[in-house]
Amino acid sequence: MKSAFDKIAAGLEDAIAYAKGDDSRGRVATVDVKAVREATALTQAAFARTYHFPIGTLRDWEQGRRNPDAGSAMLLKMIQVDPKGVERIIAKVA
Amino acid sequence: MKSAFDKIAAGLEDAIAYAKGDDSRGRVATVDVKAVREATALTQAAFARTYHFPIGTLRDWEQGRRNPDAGSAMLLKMIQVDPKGVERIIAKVA
DNA sequence: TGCTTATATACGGCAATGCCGTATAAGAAA
DNA sequence: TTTCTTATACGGCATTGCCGTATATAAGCA
Repeated sequence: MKSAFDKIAAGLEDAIAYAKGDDSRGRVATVDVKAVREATALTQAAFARTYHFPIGTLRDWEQGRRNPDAGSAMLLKMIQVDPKGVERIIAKVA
Repeated sequence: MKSAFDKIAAGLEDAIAYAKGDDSRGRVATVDVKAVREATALTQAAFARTYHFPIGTLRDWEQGRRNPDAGSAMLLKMIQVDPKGVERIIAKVA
């Protein structure tokens, strides 16, 4: 398991990676998907199941290979600020 | 303005159009975006602003030219079952 | 009846993503 | 060291995201 220090270090590295991201053109700010998920303390598989994201797509996002589109980005941000609230609404959907 | 009858007829046509949709292969069931929006009684522009969808993308979805990906589809379904609840969470995000 | 405004439909088009599958790494526990 | 579990890395093709703009459709008004 990682030490608290290692986790913080990893978090900083993620942040720096994002800061270095392109963004030089028309695209809007993206979302730190990994950070959102880790805040929920769920594994990728569990997070994917909980919020109905395809796991392969979630992987791409976390690894920075792809960026979520506006709709998915919005949902991710919603999970970030109110994970339980989102879960409650999803329960009504499913 | 459309009569109530015309609206229902249009709705049925939409539903039939969706029923005829491909779906013959691996893709999952899609969302009737137009129906979701009309249930909120918002114009495309207003709906896009409210839920932060790019208007061009919303158009594509309603016209059946494109299908929302899993994340956007989930958010749309959430709006369908609890538009105000979604708005409340988005308020915390923005 | 004709003009104007608001709203929605239709597409062209390219960069970029969605999503699947699988091979490889890394940490934890046995 | 072997085994599980979780996550990283990519190949790859069909499909979408998102922008822009031209056209159609009511409505409302002069």
